[in-house]
Amino acid sequence: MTTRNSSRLAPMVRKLKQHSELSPTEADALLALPNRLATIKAGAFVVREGDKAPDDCILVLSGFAYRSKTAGSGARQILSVHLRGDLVDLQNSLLDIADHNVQALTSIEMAYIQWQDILKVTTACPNIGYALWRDTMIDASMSREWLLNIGRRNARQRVSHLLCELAMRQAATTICDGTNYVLPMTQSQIGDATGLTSVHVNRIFRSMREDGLVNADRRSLIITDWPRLQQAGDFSGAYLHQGAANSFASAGAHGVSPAG
Amino acid sequence: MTTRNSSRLAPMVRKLKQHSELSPTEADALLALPNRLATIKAGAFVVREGDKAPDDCILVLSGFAYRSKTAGSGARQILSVHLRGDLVDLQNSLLDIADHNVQALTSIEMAYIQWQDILKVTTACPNIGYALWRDTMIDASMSREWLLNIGRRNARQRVSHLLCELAMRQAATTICDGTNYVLPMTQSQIGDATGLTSVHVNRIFRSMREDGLVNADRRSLIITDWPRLQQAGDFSGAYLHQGAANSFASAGAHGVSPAG
DNA sequence: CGAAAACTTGACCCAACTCAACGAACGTGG
DNA sequence: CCACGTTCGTTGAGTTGGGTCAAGTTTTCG
Repeated sequence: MTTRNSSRLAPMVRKLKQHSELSPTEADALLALPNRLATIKAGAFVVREGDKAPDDCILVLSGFAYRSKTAGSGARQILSVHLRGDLVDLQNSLLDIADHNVQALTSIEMAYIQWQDILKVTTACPNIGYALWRDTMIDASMSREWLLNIGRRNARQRVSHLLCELAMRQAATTICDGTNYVLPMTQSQIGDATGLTSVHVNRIFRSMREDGLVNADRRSLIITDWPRLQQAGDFSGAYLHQGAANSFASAGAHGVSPAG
Repeated sequence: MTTRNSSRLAPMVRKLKQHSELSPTEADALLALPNRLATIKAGAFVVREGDKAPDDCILVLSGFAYRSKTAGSGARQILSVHLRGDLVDLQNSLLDIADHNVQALTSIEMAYIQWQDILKVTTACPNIGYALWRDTMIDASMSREWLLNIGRRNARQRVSHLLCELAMRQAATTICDGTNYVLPMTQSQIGDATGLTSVHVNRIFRSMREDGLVNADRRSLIITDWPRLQQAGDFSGAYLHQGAANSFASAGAHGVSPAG
């Protein structure tokens, strides 16, 4: 009766369980949601700002996606980066008009779930609704941290902070040791995410390399000194609300690798 | 049986109705929520970052509140400003630990509603839950716009944008013509909200005054040229998702006062 | 293998910051 | 209701972090 083990929606349930309790029945109800698979090429739009809100909601199964907005001047701001298990446009679904873009950062696989079906499940199991609502709130918490990052930290701190966040989030989703992880962003995209120019991001990377913090091999990043990177980025993972599922949300500023 | 007309929670229902349909029964269920009143002095903390999440959720009845976070350096970033009708810490309630501060900007009156009671109502009426969830999403939409504002706009645009947002939001809640409205923020707070220093905010204000955009009388602001202010702030109110309740969410960039 | 995209580095510039001093408004207690 | 300390606003002078422009090199990918 359940599609529990075979469902491709498993990454979503896994992510929700990081912050919310779900009974086996509830988990099964989620895993059984009808959905269709789609593959999207790197750079392609998934949702475009100004579109009428889509009537399905989109889950990242593999690869990386990001949200962005564009200013009148044409400058782009990257708002968040999403990976396996993230529901990438709950944000847009419940509202009338999409207020931001969603784009593929790498080539990605996504599952489309009809919004109607989600409503059905949450009406039947309010607890699932709370888990999804909580997911929206964590999303908002991350925006707030980004606001602090861009508004009140200098360039080196901003870049370090972004790297820490991506390391910690990847450590929570994939089996990886957290010190050597995938960094699918170009320097220009890192600039757009941190409110800097690509030229300046490049200089920051050089200086961080010289200081032995990271070793940015193309497309993947080796964190050579996690405690110092964390310090350099004024980073504490509390805002990710990863809860007990991941051992280092509470580990504070020292001595742990993102894998705990 | 209903407390419909007398309930002090009316501003909340009014705000939810800006973006969500609520049946009379649903509205009454909200208005009938048990709550207690509290008055908080200007500057005092309502919720402090790091606190265990409060078990009630807080509604602004009068005055202004704001959210903030502090960087390791001690620098403060204001994340949002809240007025009459805003649920100011839904964000914190569903999570384990408060990830940001909530403070009174002016002296404020607040209603405290037990989180338990909210859950009861939303379990009984899923539609109310969706309205509150949507409220959280609009909150997130506003964070995203602030991210764009701070990350990709210059000082004059940032300040103008903030003024436009506050004007439009006040026009939607209070009976005011939208061109002469209350601005309870000091220049230093405006700086904290826009990622600037108070000194620079002061210079921007002077130049905007000279250009005839605004007339910042102490504690209240007269917008002398709304269309040009909107243009100067690269502002479009779509991200506020005020919907049909307010005539100018869709009015675009020209020729309307914030009151429509 | 060739074109396009991404990275790298140097030289120069400017928007916003820092430091500092002073006047104006506010609020609080006597 | 006035005195006085404190916060807020204002302005100038000098500095700087990060931006701009430009030219190369390296990588990627079709």
